[in-house]
Amino acid sequence: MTASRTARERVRAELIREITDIARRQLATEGAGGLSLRAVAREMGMVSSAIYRYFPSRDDLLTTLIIDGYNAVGEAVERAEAACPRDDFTGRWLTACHAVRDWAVAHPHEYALLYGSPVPGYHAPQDTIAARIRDVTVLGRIVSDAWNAGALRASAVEPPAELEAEAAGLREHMPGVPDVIVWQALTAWTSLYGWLSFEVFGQFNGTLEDRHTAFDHSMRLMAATMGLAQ
Amino acid sequence: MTASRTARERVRAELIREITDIARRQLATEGAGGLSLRAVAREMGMVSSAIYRYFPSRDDLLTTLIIDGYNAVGEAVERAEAACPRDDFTGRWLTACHAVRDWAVAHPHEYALLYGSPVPGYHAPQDTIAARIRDVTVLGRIVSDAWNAGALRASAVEPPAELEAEAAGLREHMPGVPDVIVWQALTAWTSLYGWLSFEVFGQFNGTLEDRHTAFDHSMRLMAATMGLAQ
DNA sequence: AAGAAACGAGAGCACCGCTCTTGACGAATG
DNA sequence: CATTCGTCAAGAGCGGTGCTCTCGTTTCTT
Repeated sequence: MTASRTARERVRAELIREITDIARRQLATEGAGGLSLRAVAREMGMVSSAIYRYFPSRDDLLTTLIIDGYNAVGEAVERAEAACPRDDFTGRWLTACHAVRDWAVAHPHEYALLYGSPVPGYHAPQDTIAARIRDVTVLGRIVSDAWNAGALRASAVEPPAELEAEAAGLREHMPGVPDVIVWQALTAWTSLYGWLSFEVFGQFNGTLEDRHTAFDHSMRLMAATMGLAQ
Repeated sequence: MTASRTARERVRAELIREITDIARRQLATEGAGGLSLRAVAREMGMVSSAIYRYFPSRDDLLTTLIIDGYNAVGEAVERAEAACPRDDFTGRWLTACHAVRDWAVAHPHEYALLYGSPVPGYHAPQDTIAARIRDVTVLGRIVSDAWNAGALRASAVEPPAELEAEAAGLREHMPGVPDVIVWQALTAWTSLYGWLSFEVFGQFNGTLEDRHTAFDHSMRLMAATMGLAQ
């Protein structure tokens, strides 16, 4: 219809962008708890109540930042993995893991917002879960491709029968893969984010120095757990 | 010296205990961010400033809760693991994992305080790291015992040479174990807490129902990764 | 041009952590 | 026994927060 929006709509979109930019910078320096609408307003030369014209509450601003964060990490892992030779499954897995880690280490507070303790009083709306699956989609396709190419070995540890119904939802991300592999992949997935949470949240402080190398080795071990030949 | 403290000291200790109890209950219901000194004081029928006679700041109260939390989870895993036959290493590993999970699921907010995003503005003092190692000590001893009994198999994935110096600090918890096993154990450790973080922080919501069974299977897979015969 | 919608500013509410002062109380000391 | 001294609860207050409401202005729509 109207390709050029009205002037008011343009300045409104611009202001929303500026608010989120400032909020993201505050989030990066202060953390989620230090994100204050009044501080954003102060930095914009506005009065605090004016912010509520654009974001009805602090939670809505947080939701926007969360969605942006999921998209950022998803895009990072998508781009990194796309540059790999398609038949080098271990390489694709390791590249994807390192892409997630690089992003997490570079944006610790945003990582905490996405994968850390839920912000008190905040409950994630449905919008966030749609953006959240970009990285797991990439990881799932690696598993799926590897299985279809015959590059995956099933572990000797068989999943119990009770889990048969449970695997269905997870298999959406890795079509055509048997249950055994689904659980191996899920375990690798949790291990990846377990490492990142430990590293980003400081649990390795004082005990582990060369985290890049150790992470690489750990993810190679998880590739083996997943069933990828070494 | 004086076995029976003065009356003043006794009532002071009692008040400190009451404050931490109320704070822990608030933590359990509201989360770390919802923990308020004023609310604790209100519940005690005190004025807020009086609390500062016993805890110089909100952070000091948090520190007490964190140390208590580490001790609680450490004691839970110690007790559960001690009841296992000493030569059933897979059983000891699984029991310890389930003990950590049971505690985490029962105390999600305390788990978040210990292993989730760091509380904004709070920096953990040295006191907390001493209490933190109780669970990893138990897990390390399982690995150590299993290795010394010849029950651990080294993975085909060799750690790179750069990690040689790094293994020293980690080996303190599992004496006599070669580097390959140290890294396998570290990977299993991160996988355990990665799962718990996903579960407690709600990342499994909607996709995984029978988490107990799935967790059990995942930790069996990690036992294999660690080198334990299935 | 007139009405409707959106907007910025300001005051205000209830809450927070934290500080400072004041007056009451109890215990050790002279 | 009387006094000094440390501990205590209470209150007022500071600067901060998210959020609401009102008011006068600006901008878009009809």
